[in-house]
Amino acid sequence: MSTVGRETPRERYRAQVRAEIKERAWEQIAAAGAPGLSLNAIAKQMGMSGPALYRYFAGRDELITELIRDAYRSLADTVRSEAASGADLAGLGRALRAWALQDAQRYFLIYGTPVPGYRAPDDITAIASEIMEALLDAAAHPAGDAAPGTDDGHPDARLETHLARHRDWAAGHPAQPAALRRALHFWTRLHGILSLELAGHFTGMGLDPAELYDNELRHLTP
Amino acid sequence: MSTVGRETPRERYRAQVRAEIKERAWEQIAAAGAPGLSLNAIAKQMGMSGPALYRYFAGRDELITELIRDAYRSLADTVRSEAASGADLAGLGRALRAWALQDAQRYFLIYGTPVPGYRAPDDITAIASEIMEALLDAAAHPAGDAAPGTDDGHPDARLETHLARHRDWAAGHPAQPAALRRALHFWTRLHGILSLELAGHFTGMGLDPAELYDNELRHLTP
DNA sequence: TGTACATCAGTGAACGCGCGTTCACTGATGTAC
DNA sequence: TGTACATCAGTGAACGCGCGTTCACTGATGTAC
Repeated sequence: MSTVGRETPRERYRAQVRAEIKERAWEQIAAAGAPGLSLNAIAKQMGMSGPALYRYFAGRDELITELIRDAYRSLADTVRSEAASGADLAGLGRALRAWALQDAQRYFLIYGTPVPGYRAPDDITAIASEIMEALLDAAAHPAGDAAPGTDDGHPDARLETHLARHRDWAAGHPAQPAALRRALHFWTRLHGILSLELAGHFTGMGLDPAELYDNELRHLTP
Repeated sequence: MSTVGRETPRERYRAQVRAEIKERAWEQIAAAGAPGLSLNAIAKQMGMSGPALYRYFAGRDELITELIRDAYRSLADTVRSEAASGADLAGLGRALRAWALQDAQRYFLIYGTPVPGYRAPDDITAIASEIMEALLDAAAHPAGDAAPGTDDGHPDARLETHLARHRDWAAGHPAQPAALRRALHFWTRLHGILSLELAGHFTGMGLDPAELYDNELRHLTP
């Protein structure tokens, strides 16, 4: 029976060191990308010997997985707290951008180039679903949508029909097809701009990514 | 004075070996991502010793840069030949998707997680401009656009004003603001979907990325 | 309060590995007379 | 057509490096009586 909340000094110390290891890891990732992360380098930076880190993490892979988990957790918390305070998609979008700009490599740890063999553990997939859910909440918020298939002329009609039939990913969320569409567009369109911006593809183009971003937000909240 | 086109057997052989090195490099990248690329491993795979590769490339960095250049070149050629044959944005979009699906890691070499220190040489930036130019050609193709700022109520008005004022990136291209907008939306929106799809973020969601993609294409060609 | 024991953080040496890269050399291919 | 020389692809040994990870050990911190 674990006495929750009652932390022994040793436990506190452990948690502290673990946290510092992760901090240094993030610094390294920011400096050289995820592939450049090295346990020995972290240890040296903290003034301890390499093997000491194995008291805190089973190995390099576990550390990286933990960082990915934290990144997802951080994004999910950001997006959920925004949705919980009644923000619409535009509000969520602004929160997302602020979060992404805080640390580009953290963003890319989630949405960047995938490592061919890697498969995220289930609990991380679950966090990804939390994010989707928060998006759906916000997308459904204005409510009063046109019923699916009614306005047959508009360009999204076909997509909404598709979404109405393939809504497994919405995990039972009672959103209207139009809300499903908005949530998806939020995700794909904002990611499109953000990832290009964070990777530096707009530099030297002389235009303002924020303007592009706001424009997409306007499209999502009519 | 170089006799262009007249290739000596030695030159032919050199070009052939260089090409095979790159092929093996692409295989390795497909298998383990760009960070896993190793000169020694390539050499071993080709049945030669490691140092032999230095006859063909100055080092690992030069090889990677060359691969990036080839990736850009390939994409630019794809997109230009499509534009040259009079395709509209939708046609370009389909060509882009086919190209991306051919080799996900090649796509990510251009649009994936950036390596913090890396700065692409100027000639690669120039190829990126070629791509943008082809996009603008196709975006301007239907012509007969509304004059900028006329239809003040539509959600893109503000963006088009911004683009009309910041069109350095269009490099003197005579496209209307609405065409600039379409070219940009093409780029950011399709990249959004493609990169998520190639990274596997749609797997398990039970929806068809192609449907999402087509929907965006429909938005771009009214 | 004091002693005996268990827990656990951290060390230092060591292992094996693969990496990029250099260097002096061999042997085959091409060139000039 | 034949010989002398230059070019150049590829080898094998070697260098130094940093990596992840293991292991037996030390010394400090906490626990039980």
